[in-house]
Amino acid sequence: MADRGASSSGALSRKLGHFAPLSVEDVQILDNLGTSDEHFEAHRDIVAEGEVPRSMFVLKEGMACRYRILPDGRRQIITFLIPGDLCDLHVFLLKAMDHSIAALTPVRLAAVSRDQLMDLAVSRPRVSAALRWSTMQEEAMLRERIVSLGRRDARGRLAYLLCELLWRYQAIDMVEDHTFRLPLTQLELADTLGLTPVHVNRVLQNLRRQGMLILEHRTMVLLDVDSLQEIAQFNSNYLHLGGAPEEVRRFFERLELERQHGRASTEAS
Amino acid sequence: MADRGASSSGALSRKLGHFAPLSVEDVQILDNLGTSDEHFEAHRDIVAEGEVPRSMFVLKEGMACRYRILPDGRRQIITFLIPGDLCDLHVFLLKAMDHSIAALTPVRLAAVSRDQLMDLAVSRPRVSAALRWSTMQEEAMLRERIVSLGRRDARGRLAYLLCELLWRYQAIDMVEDHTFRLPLTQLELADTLGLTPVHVNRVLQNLRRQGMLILEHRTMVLLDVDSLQEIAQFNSNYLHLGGAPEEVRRFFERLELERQHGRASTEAS
DNA sequence: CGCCACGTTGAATTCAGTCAAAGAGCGTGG
DNA sequence: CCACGCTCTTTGACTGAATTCAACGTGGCG
Repeated sequence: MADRGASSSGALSRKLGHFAPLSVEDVQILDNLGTSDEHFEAHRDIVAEGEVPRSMFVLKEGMACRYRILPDGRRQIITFLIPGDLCDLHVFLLKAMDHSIAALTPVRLAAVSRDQLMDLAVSRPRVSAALRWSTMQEEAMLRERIVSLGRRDARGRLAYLLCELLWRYQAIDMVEDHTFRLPLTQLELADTLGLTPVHVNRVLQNLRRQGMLILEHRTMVLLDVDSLQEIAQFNSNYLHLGGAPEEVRRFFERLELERQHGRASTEAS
Repeated sequence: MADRGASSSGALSRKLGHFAPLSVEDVQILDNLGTSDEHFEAHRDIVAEGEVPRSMFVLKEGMACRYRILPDGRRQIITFLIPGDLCDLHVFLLKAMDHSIAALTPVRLAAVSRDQLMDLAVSRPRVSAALRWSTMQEEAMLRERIVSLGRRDARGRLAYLLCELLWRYQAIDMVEDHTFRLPLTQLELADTLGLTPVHVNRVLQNLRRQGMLILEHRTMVLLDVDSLQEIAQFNSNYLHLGGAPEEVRRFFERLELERQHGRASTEAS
């Protein structure tokens, strides 16, 4: 865990670097974002449903999840948060959280105040644009989870989740040789996939026996990503990576112009 | 349809009015938002996956949905769009749509350009805040759909969807006597709920026989909302309605101050 | 060593899917 | 006005994927 943990530093800048060209300065600012440095043990709530959120934070190390518990006690995990993930850009608008966020492993995170964020929006247009991009990608992932739960069978759901995690960990340089840490119990996987732990186990066995993956000591090796993608009917459209089109370039130019105007008039006043 | 259609005018301002106190001027601007006035027949794509989105729009009349088709042909409907719904605040950042939007009934919508939106953000802080709120609520609905598909059985999913729709139509004054138009086929319901049309039919029969609803001629009457909410394990936390807390009030004050600064300096330049 | 949480496996059950056929509603055109 | 064709709804019988219940295995840790 320690070895992987080490490489999770700078995850946010690495992630955002895929969305927009960041300067050395941008990267530095992102890596030092956040005033405090908070720790949470595994299985502790970071934010609980019903609380009034105090601030936003960046996950620096470990794994967390958003989840909701139904009155009958069933739990659904909505998203995983991995290093570099933000929570939550709009949160300060909320009356009360409609879901909880919990640490799945020991977690280190940095709180980011609204002021910091607003400063960023003014002084670092590219960063701010990349952040919005990242938010959009998160939404796309939510939509894709809906597709998964609604229209994929158990194998497909698991395969899909693994492809997604591979992809996300790759974006923050935490994959080596198709291998990444997956510090989740089968119960937690089940609560994510809308299945029972027993059935998750069976599907996992099935994929193991077909030589698609190895999972031991919380380490996942994806041996046959192509087959997994096929089982998952994986389509990376929604990830919004790759070169930005013409319109996007114009967007950046425009943004920068606007910001310069804004700053000029602020300095003048 | 015509009678209901008539009452869908001004849906956006009615919806946003729940999030922030709007002036008469605000309402007027919202109701006249959008340059063009486009029509789509039922079952036509409004935006197709892979397209580069040109502009954002407001749904004025009718019903639409976001959906995705898997390679094997299965369809999952992700959200319904009803009058007053926007699509999509960030869309102009996208490289390409990762899902499609289709008209489910004949649809009337107004395109809104980015410039219009930016003007709004500058000149109408309350409107702009309400819009962000509304976006957050949409996200909350996505999360809740994940919970539904992951952890509710067929009855629960249907009951939940009906409660949600009742609630959304109420917010735009399109419910009378627990009755609203539900212009969906059972196939479309099935593609939303992650079920087969046959099973949707059975569940519908079941709820009918228990006297919980009447559905005929595309008109839904919810006779026993309490029971439905119980079946659905409905929790209206996520809807973010009701009075805003202290922090939110401060947020508005701050916003207005910022905007005044902004405008003053712009005028000066 | 023994606890405890997690993983694994089997057998019985159940919820939802599949296949198939018939009925109802609606618009069109003869 | 009725017949036809279409889509949508309804119902039944059968199948199958996933759950439930239950037991046993296993590995880490005080």
